[in-house]
Amino acid sequence: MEKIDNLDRQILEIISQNARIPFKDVAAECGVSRAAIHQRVQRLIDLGVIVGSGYHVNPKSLGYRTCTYVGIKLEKGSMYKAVVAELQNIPEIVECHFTTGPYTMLTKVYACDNEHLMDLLNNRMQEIPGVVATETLISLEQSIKKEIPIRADK
Amino acid sequence: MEKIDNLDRQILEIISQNARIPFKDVAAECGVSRAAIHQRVQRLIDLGVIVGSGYHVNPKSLGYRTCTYVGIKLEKGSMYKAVVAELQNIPEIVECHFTTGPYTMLTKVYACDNEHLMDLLNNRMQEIPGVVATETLISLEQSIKKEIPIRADK
DNA sequence: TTTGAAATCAGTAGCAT
DNA sequence: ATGCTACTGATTTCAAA
Repeated sequence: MEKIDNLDRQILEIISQNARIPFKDVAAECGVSRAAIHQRVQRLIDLGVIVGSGYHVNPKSLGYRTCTYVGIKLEKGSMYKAVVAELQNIPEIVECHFTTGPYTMLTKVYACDNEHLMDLLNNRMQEIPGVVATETLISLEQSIKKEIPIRADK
Repeated sequence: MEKIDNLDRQILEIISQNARIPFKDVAAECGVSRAAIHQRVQRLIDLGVIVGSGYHVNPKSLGYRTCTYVGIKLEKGSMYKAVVAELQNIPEIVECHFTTGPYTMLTKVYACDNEHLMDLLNNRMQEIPGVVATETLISLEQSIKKEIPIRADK
């Protein structure tokens, strides 16, 4: 997109895996000065390539023992925006996509247990006007969880 | 799980959204000293509540214009581990879950364009022994992308 | 893009609650 | 057991080249 070179990619590769690494270490690994890293990172933020940072929290530690994907079918696709507005109010929904395929939309939902999940499905999601059906895909085991790959060439 | 109190939650709430915020600011917001934050964060790391950190990169900036979920049906559920091992080698696959519902497993895949996606599906994923069918749910728009909610009580 | 100085911040230890 | 103060060294920021 906007002239991202190999140094940028190398920096992204490192800091996307560890947000707290001192920039001088990044600099050493990349073979440039510390200031170069600062300037590049700032530029990547300004360009919108970097959209934030955060510590990763283990869901189980917070009592979220159930991770599920919920496919939602809508009466009409055009109701999508209104439904999303409602879904925004449910904190347990961490992702929502408008999708091709068997569902109108696909959401990712964390719940504490089956009872909590049941409550979210029956009393929250299925109550939203326009939602005609939901299908629940419970994740019994998450086997892969990576960051997006930083491509070597562009 | 292991005695996470409200101060812990307040800290997690802040640093899960911003890994680079100075701990002195976290301390100010929580109304405790910096050292307390250090101790708490270190403890949360030791307990496995915090599992890492990272900068968030905008997929589009790296040329990934297509985000998809791919449901995979296996000949036998018991082949799951072997299939996961193969999927590990495909960098574009960033998530993989063993699921209840219509598929044996659900994966999240980033691709540059439809041609790239086609290649991943036909030449990589469907070639894996045990995979009998795939169904592709292309995300036309991602409307919600949050961190996991930090529960107020627990 | 680099360097170096000034300002800010992190991490530690010992004390107090 | 947890938080606080104070200290030391590391890191970030910002100048000029």
